[in-house]
Amino acid sequence: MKNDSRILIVDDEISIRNLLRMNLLNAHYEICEASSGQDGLDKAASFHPHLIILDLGLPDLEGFEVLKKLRLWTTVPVIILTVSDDEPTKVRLLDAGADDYLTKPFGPEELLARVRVALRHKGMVEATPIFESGNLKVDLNKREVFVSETQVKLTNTEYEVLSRLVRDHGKVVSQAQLLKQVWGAIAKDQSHYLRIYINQLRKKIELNPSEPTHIITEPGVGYRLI
Amino acid sequence: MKNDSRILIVDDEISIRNLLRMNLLNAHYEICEASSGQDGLDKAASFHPHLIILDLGLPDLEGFEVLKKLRLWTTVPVIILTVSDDEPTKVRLLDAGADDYLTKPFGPEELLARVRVALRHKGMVEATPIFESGNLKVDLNKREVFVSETQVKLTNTEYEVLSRLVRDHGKVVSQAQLLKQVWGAIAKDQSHYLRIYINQLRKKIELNPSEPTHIITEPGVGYRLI
DNA sequence: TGTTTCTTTACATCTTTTTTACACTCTTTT
DNA sequence: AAAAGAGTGTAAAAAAGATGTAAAGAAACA
Repeated sequence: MKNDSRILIVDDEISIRNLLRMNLLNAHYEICEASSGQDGLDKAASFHPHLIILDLGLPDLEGFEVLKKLRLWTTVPVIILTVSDDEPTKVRLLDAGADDYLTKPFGPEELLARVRVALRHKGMVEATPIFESGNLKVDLNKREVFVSETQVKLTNTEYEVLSRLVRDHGKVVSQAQLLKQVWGAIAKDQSHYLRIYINQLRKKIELNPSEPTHIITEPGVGYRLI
Repeated sequence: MKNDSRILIVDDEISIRNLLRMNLLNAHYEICEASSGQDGLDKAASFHPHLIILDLGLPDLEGFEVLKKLRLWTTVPVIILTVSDDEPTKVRLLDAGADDYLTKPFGPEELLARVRVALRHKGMVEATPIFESGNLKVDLNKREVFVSETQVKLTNTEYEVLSRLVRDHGKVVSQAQLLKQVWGAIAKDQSHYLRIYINQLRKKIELNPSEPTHIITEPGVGYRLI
């Protein structure tokens, strides 16, 4: 049995990380770990987790700040871990976009159950990991792209851009979102990267790159995959 | 302020129902109550709630059974209330489709926060903020505008103006408000911008731009979307 | 070393926004 | 009732800005 959900653990205490890792690996999740807030933010961008488990007691950034920064560009489910059972804190975090809140000590079975609930929610919006429209097919699991049954080879960056569009197909994805997700927080105002890669993608997946039917630009906003 | 989410409370204890009702009504939710499991199932079908708060200690049916029967036909979020903090029970219920689990006694603020989280999840899958009136349809999530089923392409500024009107549809939005929201605080007295963009919008979304039926001018005040 | 990919640079092209100009419709004033 | 003025509608230009494209240099990889 394989479970292809990726989970990011953000916690500075090694003992807790060990406990979480053991339980989650045992349940066949793919794990990535970060030991500080900044590290968590970076890994969230590079690892593309389906769920984040975030401990509040971090050394550099407040867990609350990490959550706020995450919510600027992603809606990935976040489960908060904490020792404090303080109600105002809970409310603040839940309203800031957290999906669940667990007070230590917690039973591992309950954690796993709440992980399943969070992933179930995500499943509702994500549905199928295969996107198909016209002659274009993108398999996010296998990392494969086809145009009219013929496989197309994409570079890493090209694929990152495309997969970001696929994940929100139909909707406009803003330039800021794309840049942040693919090149990281540094490249906020370097939209020319984007133009170049959108251009290369179009050359590879559009029948007529100058009259795109899949990757539509929304001037002043971003791009949209249809 | 109005909050149009409907919440069904299923609980046999009147005191708890009173407490929940008070807090939820105060937060402007629409409430429906059931005092037994069977009653709850019936009301869930007739009332079409956006969220169900289900107490486990029911006289006729086990709360667990109610949840299982609900899940046969609906995915409406369910928050479980209980006195028992028993982990296996939690896991069983969460895996049976419950979305959250609160142990009594709980703070009212936390309950409300978890209600908001559950409704937020629901918002992800459906209930997208779509404005529809006559032949005009505006999807604020996808940033799409349709006139008689045909998609209309709007520039960024045009869309900003329209979405501002949509958000307060029915009401008059003053020129000052529109200018401030779209062009920023600088452009307070440059109402000609507005006239030009209202004009362009009408050309795009009105059947007869000179006799607008959607974007109505309120002379001396501002504009109104109907 | 050769190949691939990523980044940088440069410029052409297109769209959108702003500016400018004028016509229209009311209401108020004479 | 005609004239004036304020607010509004419309059409076109000029200006600004965003996007598309090609190609060369730098970095990574084998």
